[in-house]
Amino acid sequence: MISTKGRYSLRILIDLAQHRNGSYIPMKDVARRQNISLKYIERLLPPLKDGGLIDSLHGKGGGYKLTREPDQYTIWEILSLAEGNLAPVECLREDAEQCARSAQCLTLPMWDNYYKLIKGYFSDITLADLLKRDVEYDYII
Amino acid sequence: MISTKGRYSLRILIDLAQHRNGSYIPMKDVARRQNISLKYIERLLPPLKDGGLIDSLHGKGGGYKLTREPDQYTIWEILSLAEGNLAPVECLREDAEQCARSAQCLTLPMWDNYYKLIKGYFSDITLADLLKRDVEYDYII
DNA sequence: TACCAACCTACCAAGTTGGTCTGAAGAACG
DNA sequence: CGTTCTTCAGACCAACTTGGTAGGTTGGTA
Repeated sequence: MISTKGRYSLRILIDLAQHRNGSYIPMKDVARRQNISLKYIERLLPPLKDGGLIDSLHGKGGGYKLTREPDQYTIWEILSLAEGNLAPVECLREDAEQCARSAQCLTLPMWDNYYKLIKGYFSDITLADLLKRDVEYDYII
Repeated sequence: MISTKGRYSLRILIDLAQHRNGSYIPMKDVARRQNISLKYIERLLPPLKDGGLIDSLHGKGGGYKLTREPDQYTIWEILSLAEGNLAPVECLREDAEQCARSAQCLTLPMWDNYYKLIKGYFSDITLADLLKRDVEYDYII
C-alpha cells in the first residue's frame, strides 16, 4: 500500500499547482485546504525539497512553490522521493548489492518486470494530468 | 514492498510443485530445502489452506500438497491470499466502503488503473511459469 | 524589531513484521 | 495400545514503521 507519505505529498503538490501564482505559498494554507495537520506536512517536505521538486522561502511572505510547470513532474518522481523507494523486493533497490542467488532465483525476473511495469505506468502520468480530471489513464496489458 | 509473507509463500508453493509426487510433503523438508524456519512456515500456511491452494494431512506420512496442477495457480491468487490484499490505497480494497470524496478525488482514477494493471500482470503468470526459468514475462506499456 | 513561516529535534502510541516457544491433537504404524 | 510424526493453535516478543504531536530555533521580510 502507498502510505500517507506518498498520498499526502501528492495532494500537497497538487494544491501548490492549483494555487500557484509565482510567489510562495505558506503551508498553513495548504494544511487548511487539504485538511492535513501542518506539523505532519512539515515532516513530508524535506525529501521533496532535497529532490528539487519545490523551493522554499523563510519568513513573512514565505512558503513553498513548485520549481517547474506541473507537466514537468512525473508521478514516479514524486512517489519515489516521498516513499523512499518503490521496489517490490529488496534486491531490486537501487542501493542493493547483487543477491548471491539471483542467477538461480525463479521469481526475480517476475519482480523485475513488475518493477519496470509500475515505473513505466507512473512515469507516463504527470502532475498536470492529475489536475485535469476526466482524463483516462490508458494502459495496455 | 512485498513482505516475506508473500515471498516465502511463493517459495513454499514452488517447492511443493517441484517435489510433487501425489503424496503429502512434510514442511520439515520444505523448511530445510528453502532455508526457512519450520515455525515461521507454519504461520504462513493457514491462509493458503483456507484459500484452497493446498491440502494437508495430519500425522505420520502427512504434510501438504498442491490441490491442482501448477499451471492452475495464478501469482495474483497466491500473493493476494498471502499478503491479505494488494490494493494501493484504502478505498480500493474489496471490503472498503465508498469514499465520500471519490467523485472529486483527483488521484483515484490513477490508483484504480494501477490496481488493474498489477492485477492483470500477476494474473497472467502461473506457478508453472515460475518453474520453467528462462521464461520472459512479456508486457506492453 | 516584530512577525511569520520554514526548519530541526525529540517524543509517542499503535500497528506490522518477522520471528520463537510451548503444547495439543490427529493419523499412521509397529 | 503406545510411539512417532506431523499439522495446528496460541501466546509471546523485539524491532521497525506509520502517523502523528509538541516545542523550540533559525532565517527572512516588512
